[in-house]
Amino acid sequence: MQKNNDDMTNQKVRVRFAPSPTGPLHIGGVRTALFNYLFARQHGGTFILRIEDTDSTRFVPGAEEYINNSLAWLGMQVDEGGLEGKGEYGPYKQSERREIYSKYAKQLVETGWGYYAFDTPAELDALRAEAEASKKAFAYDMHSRLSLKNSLSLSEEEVKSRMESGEPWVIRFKMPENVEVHTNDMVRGAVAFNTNTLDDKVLYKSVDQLPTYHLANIVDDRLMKISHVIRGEEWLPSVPLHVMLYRAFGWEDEMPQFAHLPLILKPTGKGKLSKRDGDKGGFPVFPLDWKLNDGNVAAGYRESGYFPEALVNLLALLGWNPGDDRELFSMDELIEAFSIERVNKSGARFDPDKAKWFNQQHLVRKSDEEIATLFTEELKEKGVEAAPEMVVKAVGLVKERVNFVSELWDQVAFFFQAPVQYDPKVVKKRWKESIPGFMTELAGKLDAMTTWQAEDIKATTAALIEEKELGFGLVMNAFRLTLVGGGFGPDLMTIAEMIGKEETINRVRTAVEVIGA
RNA sequence: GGUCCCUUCGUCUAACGGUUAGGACGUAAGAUUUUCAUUCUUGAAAUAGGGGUUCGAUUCCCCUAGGGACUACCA
Repeated sequence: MQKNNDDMTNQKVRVRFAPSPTGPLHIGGVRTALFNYLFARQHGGTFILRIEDTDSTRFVPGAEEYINNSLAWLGMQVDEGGLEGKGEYGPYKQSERREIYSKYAKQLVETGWGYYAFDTPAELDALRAEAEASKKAFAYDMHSRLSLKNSLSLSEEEVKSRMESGEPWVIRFKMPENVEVHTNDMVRGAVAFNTNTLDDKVLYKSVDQLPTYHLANIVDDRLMKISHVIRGEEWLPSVPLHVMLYRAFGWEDEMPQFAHLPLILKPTGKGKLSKRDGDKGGFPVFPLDWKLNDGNVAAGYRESGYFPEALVNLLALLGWNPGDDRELFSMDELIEAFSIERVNKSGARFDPDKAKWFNQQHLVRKSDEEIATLFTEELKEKGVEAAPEMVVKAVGLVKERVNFVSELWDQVAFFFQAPVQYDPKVVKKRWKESIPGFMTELAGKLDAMTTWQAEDIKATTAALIEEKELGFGLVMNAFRLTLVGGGFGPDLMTIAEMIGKEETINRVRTAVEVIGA
């Protein structure tokens, strides 16, 4: 009884993330990796990275490194596979497993589940075009295969001679007729297909001696003892083929469990998020920057200022929720809270605004020291010298008002350098007639102070305001303008205290000079 | 076109068949503040439509509509 539960708890969990190195991974792929990772960690299982490079024509240099770097940046440690290829079920790169696939592909032909086909791509294209012209769809399937060039329709001698002459061939799967395929998807429940609507997929091609995705996928999942296949919904239509393949090999009883994740959709418009959506929407779709051939760079989350934990957090909540109101999670908390049963079925539209909010939340939760360390690097780039304590304190005062570390400078620049200009709007609004004279006098009063605490500065300022019978708000805003250069920032008296007496007085006098009457 | 999947505020989502349908992002208003921001309070905002089943459907079933994925010698 409860076979499934036993499978879940007793069977060793081994999951794989199996991207194709055809370019940078996008966040849909990253989320698939994340869900696999969370599932593996939660069950004390193994997280495997397998590179599916069975299409020799689509190989992109650097893509594999990119995948590795992305996972590393996000904090997903690969247990088997990856660049080092560690693990006992290797190689973990499909292009290095040629002989294995060849053997299994031929086995399928021998057992009658597959056949050799000689139709050229050009011929098939022509058939498709022809069918389209008469508003039909061409399929290489149980209805058409006997009229095409393959080992089912051709004589044994002909097949032999074609192969011996070096003519390229492929092995196709011989999809059986009228078989009901039932699967029980972990996120979708029961899903059924009939093989009558399926075609004879190419499984292996002689030209590059490589399998196509379907064969490689089944063979490797079997050989690598994969327990659960967690992948995007775009693979759902392939499930019946895959099930039949397991059946053909006699592995169906130990077939992995499937879980098809909902797609991540474009923020606006229709369809699933694609690699080009980032440029239009002004948000990254890649974890890391990726250099394009034309010299441009596709923006990455890292370079755009996102924390890896923020990306992980927001991706986890796209298609999954903990069942309560919690939204902020660390990776460890996600591992604890995650469950595949709570993964949604419907696609989730990506929301760039909420992405920023996640980053802001994680930023606020970091210590002032940690943010200061990150910010100090930026200060160095700007050539700004600043006392470490000053940076920590300044950052602590403003961190709640930014989404990214990169936005910090605009909020704290005045702590480190005098205003280079005064916001005209604020000047117009706050720099009234009575101000220049008052400020000059205030500078004198401040100069005469023997202490320099915020409260003392405030007392001195307030006393003069009272004496001159001016408005507190009026003066404070003008005072702020002299120190900050604009109408923003944290408590003014704290700013004055932090930049010091001499600097404060200088800024007041400079402002009077520059802005004048 | 065919196959399959999906459908709760604009968006992400919650809700043993019984709730004034909740939260978050965004948005609007107000309060506070020496400014901006923060913060706080409040508001607007959803069960696609139609049939069933049921004492009672957001929830279960069917149909319709809409959306999506797939339909390569790509993954």
